Amino acid sequence: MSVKSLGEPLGLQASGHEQPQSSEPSEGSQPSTPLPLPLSTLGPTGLSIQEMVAMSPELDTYTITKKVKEVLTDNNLGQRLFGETILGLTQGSVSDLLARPKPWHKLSLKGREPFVRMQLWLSDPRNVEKLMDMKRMEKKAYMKRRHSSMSDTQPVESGLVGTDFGQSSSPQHHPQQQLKKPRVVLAPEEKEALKRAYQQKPYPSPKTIEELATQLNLKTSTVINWFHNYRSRIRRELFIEEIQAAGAAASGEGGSPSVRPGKASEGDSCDGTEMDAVADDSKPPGSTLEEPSAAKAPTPSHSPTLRDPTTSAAEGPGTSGHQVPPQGSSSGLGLFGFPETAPSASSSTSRNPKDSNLRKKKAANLNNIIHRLEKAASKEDPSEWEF
DNA sequence: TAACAGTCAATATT
DNA sequence: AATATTGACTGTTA
Repeated sequence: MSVKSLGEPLGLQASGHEQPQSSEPSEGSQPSTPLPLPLSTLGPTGLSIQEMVAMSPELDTYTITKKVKEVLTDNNLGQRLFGETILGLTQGSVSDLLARPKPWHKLSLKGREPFVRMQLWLSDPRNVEKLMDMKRMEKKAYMKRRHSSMSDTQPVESGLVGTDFGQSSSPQHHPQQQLKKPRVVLAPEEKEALKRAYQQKPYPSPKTIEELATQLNLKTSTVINWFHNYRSRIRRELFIEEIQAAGAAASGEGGSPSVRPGKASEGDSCDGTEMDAVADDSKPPGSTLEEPSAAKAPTPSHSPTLRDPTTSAAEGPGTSGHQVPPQGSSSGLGLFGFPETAPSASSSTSRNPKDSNLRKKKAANLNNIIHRLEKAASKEDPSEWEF
């Protein structure tokens, strides 16, 4: 009952915004590559991607990314090329997307776009060929450039070469103002401190933020950003855990261990992992939570019977519940007919089942949940309680 | 207005 | 070289 069947008139906005992002700084390279393009891909049905996204049935983002990774490695295609060419995203973004895709129902329309593109790409094996061709062409162009600039003119900048020792990381002190942002890098201890603060209060008040910034000697905005990013990334970790759990549960234990999504947690992926303290019963000398002043922070004493929100609806992705192609209009390719393949146990080195830190993350998130509950509590309509 | 969702892009790792 | 991580930025959303 969630999705309305398609066939609707779709009120589309013919906004041709593509690339709202970066205000195109200074481009200038690649004379022969009209790449930035997201266009070109008008589905077989002649629909724009946005339209397709709008009518797309639920897709299994986990399965799609898994398949994409498989295809890429099998054909020696890098994610950079794939991302830039097929998805119109940068390498880092693609890496992130492939490693920890959010479940379909948690994605916004915009967020679903890359997945629809992936699905589309996978739907036609010829696409792989095309990408391989591109790879070759790129290499060729690269070689060519090297040659011409090596034996011939040596135009490009490089005032000081050879004379430099080591590597000349030529930051250049050009006349231009140093608008080069230094790129803040938080020290491990700073991260620790922030994580600790997060555990106390996932949503620090401006005042608290101010304090933290001062104490750590960071810009206020850095602290704010850190919290936003941390919350958001932790949330994502939880999503993938849900997926994994669902998959594991669905596949039952007897059969195939199969899916072992990459290496889930381990040391720590993005965050929630530093807080080790777990465990073993022996209580460590210090307290588990060491926090100077627990003074204020009345702490939301009232914590209604919290339940693990992990019990989310959604269906089991694992169990074959695939969506069916919406319309029979099979013009061209089976649009959304899943190319899904059997759980071919691809390599995947099933790492040790060290998911103990799953607990930790969840625990770390309790505060977050409490916060949301409190927020929800102020709402009359329970149906608004979204998690 | 704060929080979020998506990304970018500079660094870090592998 | 290819990938992974992550602070910051832009556009939405409630």
